[in-house]
Amino acid sequence: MSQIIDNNPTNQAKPLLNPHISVDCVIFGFDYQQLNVLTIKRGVGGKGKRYRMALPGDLIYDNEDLDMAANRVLKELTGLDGIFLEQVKAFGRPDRTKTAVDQEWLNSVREVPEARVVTVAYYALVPMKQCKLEAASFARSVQWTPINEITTLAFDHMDIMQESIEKLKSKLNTHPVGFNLLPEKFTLGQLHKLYEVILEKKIDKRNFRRKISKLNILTTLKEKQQGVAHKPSRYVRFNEGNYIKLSKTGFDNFSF
Amino acid sequence: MSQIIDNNPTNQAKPLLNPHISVDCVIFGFDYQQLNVLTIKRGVGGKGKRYRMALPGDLIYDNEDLDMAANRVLKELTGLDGIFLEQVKAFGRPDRTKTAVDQEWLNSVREVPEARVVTVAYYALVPMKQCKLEAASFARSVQWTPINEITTLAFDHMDIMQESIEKLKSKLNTHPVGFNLLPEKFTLGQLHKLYEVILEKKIDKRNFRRKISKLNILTTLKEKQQGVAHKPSRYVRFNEGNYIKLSKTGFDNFSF
DNA sequence: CCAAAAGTGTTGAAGTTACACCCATGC
DNA sequence: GCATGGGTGTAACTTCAACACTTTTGG
Repeated sequence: MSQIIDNNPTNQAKPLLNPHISVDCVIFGFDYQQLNVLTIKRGVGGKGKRYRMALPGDLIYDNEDLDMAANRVLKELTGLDGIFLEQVKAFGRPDRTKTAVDQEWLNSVREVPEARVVTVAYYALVPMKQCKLEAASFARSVQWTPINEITTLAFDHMDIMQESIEKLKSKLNTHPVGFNLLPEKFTLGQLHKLYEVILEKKIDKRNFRRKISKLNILTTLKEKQQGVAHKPSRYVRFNEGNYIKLSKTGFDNFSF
Repeated sequence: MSQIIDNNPTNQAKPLLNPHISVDCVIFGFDYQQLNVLTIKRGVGGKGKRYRMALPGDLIYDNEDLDMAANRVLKELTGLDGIFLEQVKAFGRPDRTKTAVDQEWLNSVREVPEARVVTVAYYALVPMKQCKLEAASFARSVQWTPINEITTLAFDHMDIMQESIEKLKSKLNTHPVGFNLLPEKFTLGQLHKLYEVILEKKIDKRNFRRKISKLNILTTLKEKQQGVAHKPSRYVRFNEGNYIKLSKTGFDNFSF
């Protein structure tokens, strides 16, 4: 098709960054204790060595779908493919990148640092252990941070994180997506803890197990936990076949 | 790189259109029978007089928030302010405006018709009777169309409409927002019909009335229907105070 | 008198909540 | 042997779904 003349004037081979639209990713990870988010760090202020945290994100390429851009960011940082990823919404306050510190940072990163950028936020659920964190073009230092230790972030990233957390909560109450935060084998206790941490409330153990079991999306393995100072748990595995079947008929009144 | 220059306001007084980002509005109205959407019509193909329907929308101004832009579109078309309006999500397929017909249309409307545009979709709930439909800069002819008579729309507007309908359904199942589609005074029968139409299923009359009543957000008026060929209904009015109180504590397990 | 929607309770089924004890393991 | 989390059933309560008849009006 007639590719965008305006946007791709000279060099067909190399896709151009679109300086007006970015994606930002709220990448959630669970360490069996707390909910974490992948943050990037960047020094600002020359010698001052002050640091500022932000959500990972990047401008989109001009021939690139929004979902693809978010997946690209995710892949570059974690090395993972095929991850649970959902759009949250677009954030577009005209002044969202306009504080002095934010501008300073952008000056060192962007070709057109003063451009107005609308960002499209995504959240992702990744199995934390499987991530191979890597610096990327848009992020020198990457790290997991527990969500309740995050007090300030660059731009409007606090808003984005808050809304993503809300979205995750309501998603977890209607779809059993928690598995995406766990490794292939896990225990019901771990899943239970995950729900309590994300939903920020105690959930009765027996009721939790009953409700999850009834969904029929877990396969219990023979293998047991080893080296734990208590009765070892049987591992379970997520049963994708049943999950898919179930998502077609709906998860009914599944909520805690 | 015309974009960059485009964005640099040489003229501070007059806000500039941002040619890269638009908003599109799915404006729902209820005529007591069906769910309707505001559509705009535009001729394409010179003398051929073919028409093409689309959702109303516009490029955003460069100093304008996304929500403001959507409110502006809404106001220009319907004359209404303070309307229920929620973002659906951003749509950004690179080829979303690239079919021949769509390009032809854009040629007659946009200064940079070939630019890639990411659009942010909103849906709105308006009391249909109170709308004073007016042509706007971006829409010569405006009209209500029942949603099940809409088979094709320009660009990716069918996708946008579908997703908006889904969003409305799930919203209606968790928050009693249906009132926004009705005039100040209405009957429980009308509200009942509204739920059945939007959720596309029969709902038992007595159960419906019980559930709505229990929420305590309706005030029954003394006034009755007039000139109807059946037992006249008492009118009710939406009680905003109780609604606000209730939204703070949550609507619990409110769903049909 | 007929058609059409308004208005009104009860019952059985299903789902949700609350609760306490024994078990297997590491140290 | 003690601390730790694993694993299990039941009873009271709440919510939900299904169901039919009388009333008021216009024509």
